[in-house]
Amino acid sequence: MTYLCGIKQVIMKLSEAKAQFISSWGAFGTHWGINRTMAQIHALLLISPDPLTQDDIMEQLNISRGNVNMNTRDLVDWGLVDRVLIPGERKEFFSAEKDIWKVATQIIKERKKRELDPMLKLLGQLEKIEGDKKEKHVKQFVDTVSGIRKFGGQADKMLDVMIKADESWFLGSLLRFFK
Amino acid sequence: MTYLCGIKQVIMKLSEAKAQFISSWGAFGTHWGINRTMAQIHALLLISPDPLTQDDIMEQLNISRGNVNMNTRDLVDWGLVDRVLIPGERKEFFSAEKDIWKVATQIIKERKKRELDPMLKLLGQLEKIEGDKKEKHVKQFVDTVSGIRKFGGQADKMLDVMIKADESWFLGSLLRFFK
DNA sequence: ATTAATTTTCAATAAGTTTTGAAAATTCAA
DNA sequence: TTGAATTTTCAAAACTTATTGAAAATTAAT
Repeated sequence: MTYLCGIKQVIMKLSEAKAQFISSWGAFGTHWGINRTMAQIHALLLISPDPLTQDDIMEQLNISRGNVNMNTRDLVDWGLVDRVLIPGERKEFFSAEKDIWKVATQIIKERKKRELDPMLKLLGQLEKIEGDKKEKHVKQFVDTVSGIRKFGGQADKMLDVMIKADESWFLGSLLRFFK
Repeated sequence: MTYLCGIKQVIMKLSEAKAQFISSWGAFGTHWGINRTMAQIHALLLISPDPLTQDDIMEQLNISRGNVNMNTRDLVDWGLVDRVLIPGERKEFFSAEKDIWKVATQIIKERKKRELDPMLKLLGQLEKIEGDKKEKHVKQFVDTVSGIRKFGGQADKMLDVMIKADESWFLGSLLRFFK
């Protein structure tokens, strides 16, 4: 048994590992507000050396055309995937950014824009509430809101630095900072 | 009209601001894999100067007893809320940790334990896949997985430093680091 | 022990989200 | 142009997750 598994075992192992990776990445995504399929398509594209078509994705993940279409669009909107045109091919192809630092930066940038910035704006408004700051309900409200806003503001600054910095600068600083 | 709004306006403004904060915090939570109600209860407790009972929460958020019970339990499990006993009172009360740095640290600690650590463990296994590293599918798979693992490993280290550091140390360093 | 107050559980249901697939729209080669 | 290939849309269906509420369990005062 064991000595018969040369090439075949290698193939098996890769496809099992792929399946495992795609499935876990999908599950992981759901904990971060990303839908399972979008994360799975992203995972598939991340490990594919060449760009894939809608049909490739449909076939490999066993999902419908509409689903692929909708989720690839979202991935493109997030800046994680590019549509690529291959000369002589009619179909369009999809290719994921493979540099993990760029992927992380892009995700941070988008989530900051979509979630953190609006939240900070709202907190800034809520903090300006009128009322007697000695009254404990008012005081606790203002203290909580301003505490969150200050914390968020720090995070915001930190993320800006990270986004603006180029990869090697950031990696270098990070490593230096944390020894 | 306008000059009649002394005390009343203050109260209105606080209750509107509260409602706004609770609702936005709930919506924000859903983008981070936390359910809306759990985030809303957390928000309510964060701005309440005194501990609240199940009935207080039911009434203020208009949700059922079972729902309050289940979500307060989760908040306690996450270490974000404490059950407190008030002498002479039969009911149990809930109180949220108000220090935002501690809240953030606690959330990071839990998510790291529940999500990042298991993911890094899996990636470590997948990276050990057998196969010809010259074959492009194998190569891309290994490169991607190890790229993610390395990135995750950095994040993991960074978070450990953050978690272990006491608040003032961390705040100090962060402020110094980012000017 | 009994009883009333309170908390917990969990099956049923409601609400929300994702997926499908077929029809409509678009694209492009001939 | 025409029409075949391809992509996009979107209403309906499937699936997933959250919520209710009433019954069961627990707690503590008498």
